[in-house]
Formats: sequence, C-alpha cells, structure tokens
Amino acid sequence: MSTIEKALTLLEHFSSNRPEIGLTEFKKRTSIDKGTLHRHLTALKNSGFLEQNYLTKAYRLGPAVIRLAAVRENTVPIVKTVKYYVDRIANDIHELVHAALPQKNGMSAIYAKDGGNHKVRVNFDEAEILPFHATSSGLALLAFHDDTFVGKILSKKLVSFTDSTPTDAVDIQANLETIRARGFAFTDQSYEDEVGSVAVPFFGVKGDAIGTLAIAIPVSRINETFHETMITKLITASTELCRDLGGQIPTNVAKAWATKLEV
Amino acid sequence: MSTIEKALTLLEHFSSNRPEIGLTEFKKRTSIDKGTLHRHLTALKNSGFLEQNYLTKAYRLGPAVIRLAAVRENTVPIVKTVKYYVDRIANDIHELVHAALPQKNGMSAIYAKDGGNHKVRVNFDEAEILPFHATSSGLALLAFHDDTFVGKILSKKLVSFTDSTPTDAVDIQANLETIRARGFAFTDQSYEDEVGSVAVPFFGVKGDAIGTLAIAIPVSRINETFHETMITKLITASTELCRDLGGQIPTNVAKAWATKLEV
DNA sequence: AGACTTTGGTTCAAATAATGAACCGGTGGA
DNA sequence: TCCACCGGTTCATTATTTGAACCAAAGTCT
Repeated sequence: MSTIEKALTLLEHFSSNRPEIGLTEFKKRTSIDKGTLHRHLTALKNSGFLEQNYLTKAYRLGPAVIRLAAVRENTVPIVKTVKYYVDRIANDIHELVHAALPQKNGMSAIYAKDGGNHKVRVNFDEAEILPFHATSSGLALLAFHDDTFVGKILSKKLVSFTDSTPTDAVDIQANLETIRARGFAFTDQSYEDEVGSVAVPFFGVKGDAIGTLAIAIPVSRINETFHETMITKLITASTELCRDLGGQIPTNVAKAWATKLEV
Repeated sequence: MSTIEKALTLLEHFSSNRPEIGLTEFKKRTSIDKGTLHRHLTALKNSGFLEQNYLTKAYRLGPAVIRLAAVRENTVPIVKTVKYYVDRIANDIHELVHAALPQKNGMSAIYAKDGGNHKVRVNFDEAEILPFHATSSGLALLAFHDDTFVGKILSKKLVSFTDSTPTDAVDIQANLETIRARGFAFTDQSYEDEVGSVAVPFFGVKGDAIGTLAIAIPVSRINETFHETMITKLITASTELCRDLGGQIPTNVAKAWATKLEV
C-alpha cells in the first residue's frame, strides 16, 4: 500500500458521528506510529483536506472536499439523478428510502428520504459507512461487482452487529449467488435489531453495479405483499435510473427483473 | 513537499470545464514523470478519489469525495448557512452573488445565485478556481489572512487575465492595506473584461477570514450609489453570517463596517 | 505546590518506498 | 506497412518515509 493510500485511508475515519479526531485518538484507531500519523495529517491539512480545531487541535475535514464534490457532481450528476427516484419511492410507500455508493469498506448513503408518517421510524445517518456483509445495499452491490473485490471484502474479519449478522464467508457467497439470480437483496435484522431492508443495484456503462437503491423498514411492518410492492418499486426505479445514467443492465438481471414485474 | 501533497495536488486540475484528464494530458500540465504520475493516479483511484472512464482511460473524480463533502457539511454547515445570505442579496439587488472559500491557489465558489433579470449577465462556473490576485474575493481574503500565506501567493508568478490584472506584488500589497482599512475589496475588469466585482470577507472563531461574499456585475451597471448599496448589503450579510458561524469580526473591521453602515 | 498523566508535536539514523529513463503493447491514422 | 501516440510497466538508483525516543505544554490528582 502506497503512502498516498495510507494517508487517504485516514479520511475514512471521519463521519457525522465522529466529525473531529485528535492525534492520540487516531493513534488508538489505527495503530500507526504517532510521528507518521502527524506527518500524514499535516500533509492532508496543507492540501486543504483537513483543518484543525484551533482550541482542541483535533482534525476535521477541510474545505477542499467541498469543491471536489461540486466538480464531481457537475461531471457525473448522480446525487441529483438519484434524488428523483428516492423521493418518488419514499412518497409512494411512506418508508425510509435511500441510495448508496460503494466506498472502500462499505456503502455510503448519498441521499435518503423518509416518506413515513409512522410512529416507529428507522433512524438513518447519511455519510455513515454501511458494511457490505450486513446490509442489503452492501450485498446487492457485491453480488454484481467483480470477484476479486468480493474476495477482498469477505476475507477480512466480518464484524457482527446483531444476532442475525452473517459472518461466514461461504454462507455469504451462497447468498450472493441467490441475489444474482433474483436481481435484488434483502436482509432481516442483520445490521440493526428490528430493522429489515431490501435493495437493488443500479448499473454503469460496463454493466457493473455502481450503486444501490434501498428501503429500510421496521420488521413489524413487513409482510408478503408489501415485500413484493417494495421490490417492484425498486426495480422500476433502478431501470429508469440506469437509463438516465447511461448504464447497462446485465441481460440476466434484466430477465430476472422482467419476470418479477410480470407477476 | 511530501508525496501525499504531490498526489493531492493532482486533484486541483479537475474542474467543471475539465472534468476528465488522461495520463498524457496530466503529464503536459504538470511536468511530472509519467511513471510517477501513473502510480499517483492509481493510488487515488484505489482510494476512491478518482475513477476511470473505461473507454478513454481518462481519470475523473470518484465517489469518495461525495461522502467526505457530506460529512464536512454535517460538521460545518457552511454551504447551507451561506446559501441564505447569498439568496437574500441576489433577490434584493438582482445581480450575480456568490460565496467562496479559499483553496490552495485561489478561491472556490461554493454557492452562487443570479438574481438578475437583466439581459447582460456575468457567466459563472461554480467549482472554478478564482485566482487570489485578480478577483475581489481573492483580495478580500488575502487582506485578512496571515502574512506568510499572502507572501507565498504573491511570490509566485501572477498571471495576467486582462489588461487591468494587477501583477505587481508591491501594488497588491498596498491594495491589501487599503482593503484592510476599508473592510471590503473591489476590482474593475481585473479577471474578465467588462466585469467588476465587490467582496467582503467573513470570519472564523479566531477572527481569521475563512471565506468571502461577493457580487460580480457588468461594469456598465456600476455607479456610485449602486456601489454603496452593494457594499452595505454585503457588510450586513457578513455580520449576520459571522454570528451564525460563531465567527469573530476583528475589531478594526467591525469599526470600519460600522462607519460604512452609518453613512 | 509538586508529581504525574496526557496532550500534540519533533528528531534523526535506519528502513523502505518513490522515482524516472527506457521499455512494452495496443490503437488509429497516413 | 509504417509511424506516432496512447496508457501502462520495469528496475536500478535515489530520496523519502518511518518510528523509537524525546520535548514542551496543559491538565489533574495528591
């Protein structure tokens, strides 16, 4: 791993829940030498990717990322495009819908909308990293991503979040096979207790999964017919989304989705 | 300069006008060895900061920046906060208003609104880098930033964009002195022909300039009273903005602004 | 008040990774 | 068929990164 990658990995530790991280805390989280850490953090600071709270000396994300995100969204307007479909489904089924993109260690939600008027809601933190193996988003993406990437993810230690989190690589591989055949993924309390979720991938020009559309809902509200409704909505939206983004739906997925929609 | 900084500098080359850059084009723009460049670009790609157009092999910004920007905005909601004031001024004076943050080599607009119903408009590309020495935003920021930073900027070669671009470091230093006394900056066709602009800084907790509010308008529409109106609007907005962000207006600036508002 | 802990930050010889000139292989004209 | 241009790779040389020990300041306990 190059020095550059090592340094950029540090940025992954920031999230909405952990917006500022001090030198010592970084050391605890990474087991990288303090001297090295300090030099990396300083380099990131000099580049505008970090800035320092001048009182606590803790580091937080800097203004450079704002500009880059604006350029990226100008280049590939994924957030804007995805927003339309997430809103549509959310308003339609009155549940929490989100879209997510893959990062190195999990999916990152780029937009979410809670269309709910229910009392029991799933809480959801944008910019949180959703682990691949424990969420429907993650599984839906892995199923349609290249094998080497999947292998790399599943060879790491798979953290358990609930009693139902799958942590056996072989089981997960089998599940991915099923997901590939079906064209969608679902999980039952594998990441948070009492929460189930359904997800479909959407595809890029190469027919590779570049992101997911997903619905997270309290298990108490799931039943057979609603499950089917959610899947239909997701499939329809993803189909249109792929068209908007110039993406190509792999033929076997297109076939699986078509039979699902007919029923 | 560390390897990390060198690699991150590559990201500065991307903008809305130049969303994709190939290896050879990078080589032309940077005069870094091709082998080194390729390794750096690959490292950035592996970290999700870049991705490759699979047909042309050109690099473009990747999905990692989206997540980081979301976290940053969650931590320090500058874009959201600034939006209110930019919109207010734009709707008020019917001209192009924007807010910008400093990057390494210039200001980057984070939000812009054209409140105009005029035929002649100033065109404006968000995520473009506005050079410090040629724009009112840049000058307003430099005037209230630390001297070492200013020295670094002014010691580089100062590119000329129009016949009126100031390129003499001594002249600019003198101008910065004036801006410090007045509390605002203005330029006359120093970056684009026929375009003038006015800008005020806004301040962080330390009383340091962290960004600017600015108005860009065709010179034909500038006159004495309108000039004064623009400055008043900008000063009022920046004062409120600093309050929202918990920033501290340096006492001499506060004094200069107060006398301006009285008149 | 003084000792101790914890914080961020720095140093410099040893270890390692970055560098770049030359090279490779594919593609698209002329 | 040749040539130019593209992205990408190789490997000996070179320069940077690394990390254990150290420093200084601020807080905290006795």
